[in-house]
Amino acid sequence: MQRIEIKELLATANFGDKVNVKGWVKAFRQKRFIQLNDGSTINNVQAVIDFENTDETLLKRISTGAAISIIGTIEESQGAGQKFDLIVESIEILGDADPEEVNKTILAPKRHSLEFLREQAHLRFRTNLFGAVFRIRHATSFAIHKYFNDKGYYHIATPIVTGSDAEGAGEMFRVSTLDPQSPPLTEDGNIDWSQDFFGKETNLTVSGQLEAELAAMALGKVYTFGPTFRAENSNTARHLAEFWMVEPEVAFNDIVDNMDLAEDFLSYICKYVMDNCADDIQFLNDRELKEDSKKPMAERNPMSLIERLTFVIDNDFERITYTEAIDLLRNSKPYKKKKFKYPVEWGTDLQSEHERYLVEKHFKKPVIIRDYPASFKAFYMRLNEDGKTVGAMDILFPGIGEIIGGSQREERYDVLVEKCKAFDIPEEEMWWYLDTRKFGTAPHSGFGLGFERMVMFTTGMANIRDVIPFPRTPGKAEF
RNA sequence: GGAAAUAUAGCUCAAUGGUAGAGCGCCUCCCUGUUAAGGAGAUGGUUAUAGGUUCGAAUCCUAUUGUUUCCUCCA
Repeated sequence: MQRIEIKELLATANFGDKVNVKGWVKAFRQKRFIQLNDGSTINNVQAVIDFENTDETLLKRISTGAAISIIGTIEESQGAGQKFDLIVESIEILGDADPEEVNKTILAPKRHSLEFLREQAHLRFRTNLFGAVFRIRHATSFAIHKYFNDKGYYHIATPIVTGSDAEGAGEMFRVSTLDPQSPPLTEDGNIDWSQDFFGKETNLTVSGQLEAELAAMALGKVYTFGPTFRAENSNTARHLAEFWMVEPEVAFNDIVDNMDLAEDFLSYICKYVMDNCADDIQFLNDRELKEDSKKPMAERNPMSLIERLTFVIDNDFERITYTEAIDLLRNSKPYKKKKFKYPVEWGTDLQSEHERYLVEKHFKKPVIIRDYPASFKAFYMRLNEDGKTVGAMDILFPGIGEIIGGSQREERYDVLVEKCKAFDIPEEEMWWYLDTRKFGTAPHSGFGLGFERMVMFTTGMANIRDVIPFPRTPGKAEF
């Protein structure tokens, strides 16, 4: 008999249908009611078993966490929680779950802290919470591919092992097959990387941008969506050592086109998730409200998850320049009361306390800040006419901070060569990148979206370690 | 890399330097149209680890380890 998934069953079942359902036992009440879930939806199907005519040892094996297969008939439910029941005709235990053992895991039918769930990342998929999170993570990812595909972008695979260390986005993880105990040495006693697998020093990529630019200068509109790695020792709720990044790169786009694209893109993702994950979003929305009700007023979310997503769909982001941001901050209450720990001066980067003030206190909405001083931005960003700022833009979200960082790229060969010198980037290493500026160069722009930060927004989860199945952070690579 | 907090039963947490406790879960029994089911009972501890102070340490001190939060870095 063909198995039917619970999502389809709940949508299509008619009274009298005979079906086969397989899944994991969420709860077994009164020896009669089995709540069964198969991951296709957050919703369970309720199976009803005639316990008086069922073998006692079989009943014992229908325990929380067990995998079972049921053949039965759909009938109108006598209870209030569901429209129909699956009346069990036959039941097969596919995989037992010893209650004494289950009790030591997060499968135990009770509330668990996120920290405890994280310790059992291999099992947390089974919980309602993480089922919802990872279904939404999938939908978020799919929305990204769909958005770009529908608009004629090409997905480009950029290398994960990179031989260039000029990306400048952070500390890198070395990739090597040399014997760490006794690596080959050069005459002057340094490690001889020429004998390594690739014949040179290689690392895990921190960004696919430079390669994406090469593709954009021929295919026009491209995007990458791949893993990136940062060996930064940062222990925060919004950093991972291994994370996924989405990087569109578009020929002939200037910085304003770039901002328009980013805003339309983020709005589309939110709408897609709202339209396609209604049950999961509702569950996370209600869960957050419940959790918030235990917190003091000041720590609660000013808007619910659904309100936040709707807000991004319906409203434009605030757009200001770096210079305007500095003026705003210097006229702000916390600045005048000397509440900021870091100085606010034109020419220094904004600290998270400043960004939080602008996004969460002043504008109370997503903010795009553009035209940063060239001094603390990457070498490839296009120098503005003022000679002091570059065509960079960061998008800041409430509670998450920088979700997107992007720029118009420097397309002028001479200016870029000067920048390389100023940033101590050897030209001979960047010959392939500089070549695009020699042969038919053109204005172009792009940005990087931290995928997990986006999933934080679409799920409302507060810790980035809870939106990726197996988080990699300093000192942690379990599972 | 910096700072702080924290570590007690399977989980979440109490315990003012003086007998180690609750709720939930698991287990047993009762009930049987429940849906965070209900009722009764039972189980469960080298108080993270190693030292120290004290008549006496879960409690105070030191170190180590783990976890969390904030900062730095960014996405």
